[in-house]
Amino acid sequence: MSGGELKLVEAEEPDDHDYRLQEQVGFILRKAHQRHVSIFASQIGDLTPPQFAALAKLHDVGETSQNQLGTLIAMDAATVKGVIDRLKARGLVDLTKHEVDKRRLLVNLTPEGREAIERLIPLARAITQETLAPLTAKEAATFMRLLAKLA
Amino acid sequence: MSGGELKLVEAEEPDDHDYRLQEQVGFILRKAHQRHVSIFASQIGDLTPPQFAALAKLHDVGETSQNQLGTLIAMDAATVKGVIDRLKARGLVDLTKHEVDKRRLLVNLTPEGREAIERLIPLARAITQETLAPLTAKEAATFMRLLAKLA
DNA sequence: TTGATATCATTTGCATACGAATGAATTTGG
DNA sequence: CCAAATTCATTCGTATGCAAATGATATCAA
Repeated sequence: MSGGELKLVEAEEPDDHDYRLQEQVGFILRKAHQRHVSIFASQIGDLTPPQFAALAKLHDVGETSQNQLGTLIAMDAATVKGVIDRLKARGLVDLTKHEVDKRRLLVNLTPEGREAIERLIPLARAITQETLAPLTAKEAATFMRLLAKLA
Repeated sequence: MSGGELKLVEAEEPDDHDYRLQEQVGFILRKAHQRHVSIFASQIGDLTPPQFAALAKLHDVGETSQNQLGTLIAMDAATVKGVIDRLKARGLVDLTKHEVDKRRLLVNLTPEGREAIERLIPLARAITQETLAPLTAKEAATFMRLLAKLA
């Protein structure tokens, strides 16, 4: 009887005690991202991951508008503007107005920007490898597949 | 012969063309994190994930120093200070000086902070579920195991 | 004990990141 | 054709996130 009551109390108890921050996907995702950024910085000190992403995508697709570039690298308009401004200040991209659609700002790699991204791509491969280093090759493949489903 | 030469050229060619930003772990990790933060904001609009993490950890361990709390929730000293300052401004935590070690700043939940975190924990569970929703239960378990190894 | 070290917190500077508001230019629908 | 809606870019405000420098306090070691 008293056992039954105890069970009932336990069942009704809001299991706040069971909430473990360290096991929540958001918390671990944030830490994994932090670790990656740290690895990135150790290999490529003078460019941030978003800056690298912008250069890599420009290298890939060529001239695009600032907003379109933002879409391609998953940055909103306000964020991409800051990134591009800083790349421009360093002479890695240049900006021209679109002749026909005067709203658009076209972004291009400069020769220096092209040289930089081509030089850095091998390092980026190493960064990817180091980030995935705690996993076996098979685990890494599984992880990438599942991560892609989440993103 | 010309076939052999061609093969040689291909083998030596730096495969920059093969670099796909969208397939790099860092890029997808950043996108997955963005998605999670967006889900979090849709469920808990008036608190950020770092603010929630601070409250949840305080609820878990009770009084701690600001730096210690930062360690527990993976934030450096400068970042945790900003988070705690904003929680204090909203009356969710209060700060007292450590009696013995005058360097330390002790952080505590206020009654309002305790009420808030206990009210939000069920929502946080829903956020975790929604974040993992693209995966089956088995996939989610695998993903969490591998993600933990990376973080 | 005291001088060197280490720890805790703060501050500054820089770089994402995003919501919201704004203005300019384009496209669409009636 | 023209008013309404949309798109592109910018700006502002707020919130992480981290490196580096600084000041105060505590601890360690000679």
